[in-house]
Amino acid sequence: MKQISRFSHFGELSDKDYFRIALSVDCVIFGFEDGELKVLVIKCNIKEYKGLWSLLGDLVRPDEDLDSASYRILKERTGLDDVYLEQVQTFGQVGRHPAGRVITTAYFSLVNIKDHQLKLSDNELHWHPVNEIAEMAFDHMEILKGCLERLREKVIDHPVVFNLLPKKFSLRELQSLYEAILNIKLDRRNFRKKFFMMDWLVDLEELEEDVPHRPGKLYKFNQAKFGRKTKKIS
Amino acid sequence: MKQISRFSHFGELSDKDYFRIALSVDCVIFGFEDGELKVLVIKCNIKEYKGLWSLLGDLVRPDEDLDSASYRILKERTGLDDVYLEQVQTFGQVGRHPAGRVITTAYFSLVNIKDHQLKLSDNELHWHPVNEIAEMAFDHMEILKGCLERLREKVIDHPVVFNLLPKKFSLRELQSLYEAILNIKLDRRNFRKKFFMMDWLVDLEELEEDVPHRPGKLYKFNQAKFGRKTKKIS
DNA sequence: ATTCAAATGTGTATTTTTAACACATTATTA
DNA sequence: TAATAATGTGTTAAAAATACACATTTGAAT
Repeated sequence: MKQISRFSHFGELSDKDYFRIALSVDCVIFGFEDGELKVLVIKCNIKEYKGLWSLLGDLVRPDEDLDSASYRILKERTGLDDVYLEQVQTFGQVGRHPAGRVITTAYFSLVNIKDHQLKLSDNELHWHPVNEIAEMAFDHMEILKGCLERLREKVIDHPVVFNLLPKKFSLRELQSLYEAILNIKLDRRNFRKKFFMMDWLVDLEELEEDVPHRPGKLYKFNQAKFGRKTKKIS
Repeated sequence: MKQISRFSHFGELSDKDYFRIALSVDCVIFGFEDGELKVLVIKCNIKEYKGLWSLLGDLVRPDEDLDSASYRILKERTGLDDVYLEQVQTFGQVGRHPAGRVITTAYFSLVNIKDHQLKLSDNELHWHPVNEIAEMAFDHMEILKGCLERLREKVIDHPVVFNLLPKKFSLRELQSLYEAILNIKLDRRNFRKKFFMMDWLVDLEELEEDVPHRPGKLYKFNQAKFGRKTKKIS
């Protein structure tokens, strides 16, 4: 690797030291199930945090973009390659990783849990209700909180929650999802009115099935009104 | 540095390769002068981008937090150590730096230009109107745009613009600042009403001096209403 | 078959927020 | 002294958000 001439403040440190920093990405993969917002976590296998949950992450390869690294992790872990992904924040506290200086860039992504039972055979991997996690390995609790906060801001005026739902869904499911994310109760009539106004939904003229009560109408996301919000892995 | 056991997907790459990534921070330092939003830039000295403006940045030291690195750059360049600083985004495209794999975390900060003529003797360093920059070195144009966008979102409901103004300012200066940031015209009466409502201002019972027209009242930011928004360098 | 329970579907009134808009006053400058 | 230019001030209209109740439909239980 060539010398980096742009930086003139090397001071007493040798060039080499500047490359003794590793970079990782961590994915906060959100899902929605049983009326709860969940996050995909894995049992931590390093001794300092044995048994605690951690996020899914990996080191960034030297020839790999940050975004590509997150897509790779998602693909490896969920089998999905058409997901919503957004960079949130980079965590670089000196002591954050016991193995050395590892700086991590956090992403959150939104997937439909039902789309991939497959890779979940790995029994160290599981969907955990976001509200029921109190402790995690590393600084992953802070990362999770940062991503959850970002998600909350995002859903208020961007049509991203549809990534968490199946293709067809009822208004009840949609409202319940918003309530789970924002952790508040919403007025059903105002909620419906608002969504019809915004024209984010397409009425499928179908009804729910197998529900233990009067079935509601099914809708899909009005994708045509927006450009594609998810990107394919390159 | 110990082996990093958390990451199991090293594949065909040796551990050493994972540390051939350098990390930098770049600061988008905003100021406000002559009714314009400006950014502190420096002439680029590497051959690929000779003569173009670039942001102020430096490599992160192995024993240095990301935030500390930005504070250090700010302190070195402006002499200020009590500034607003916010992390925005990390840019990690493989080819973004001609010297090798350098990933950079972008911060924006808000300073009062008048507070430091000092270090500006360096004539390669200068305040450039944000609206008049069309091209920059590296991917710095993209970084600038990202930070400007974040700033615009931020000022809408957070009291951060005061960091760009002197201690005492008139409502006209304040409005002109918002107009410069958001690139829109605002209604003077509604603007005043809104600020008095929000109780963000303290009337200093003083008048402007040396203005070529009827002097306006001076105000200061109602700091007591909020916690300190800036942090001291540690 | 009838009843009960539970969720769907629908509209209006109120409050709050935002936006539009004009004129008298004060200080400087010519 | 007159002209200029910016300050200072309230009201009205429109839009958005909130609060709120009842009839209907289906499945489940008796």
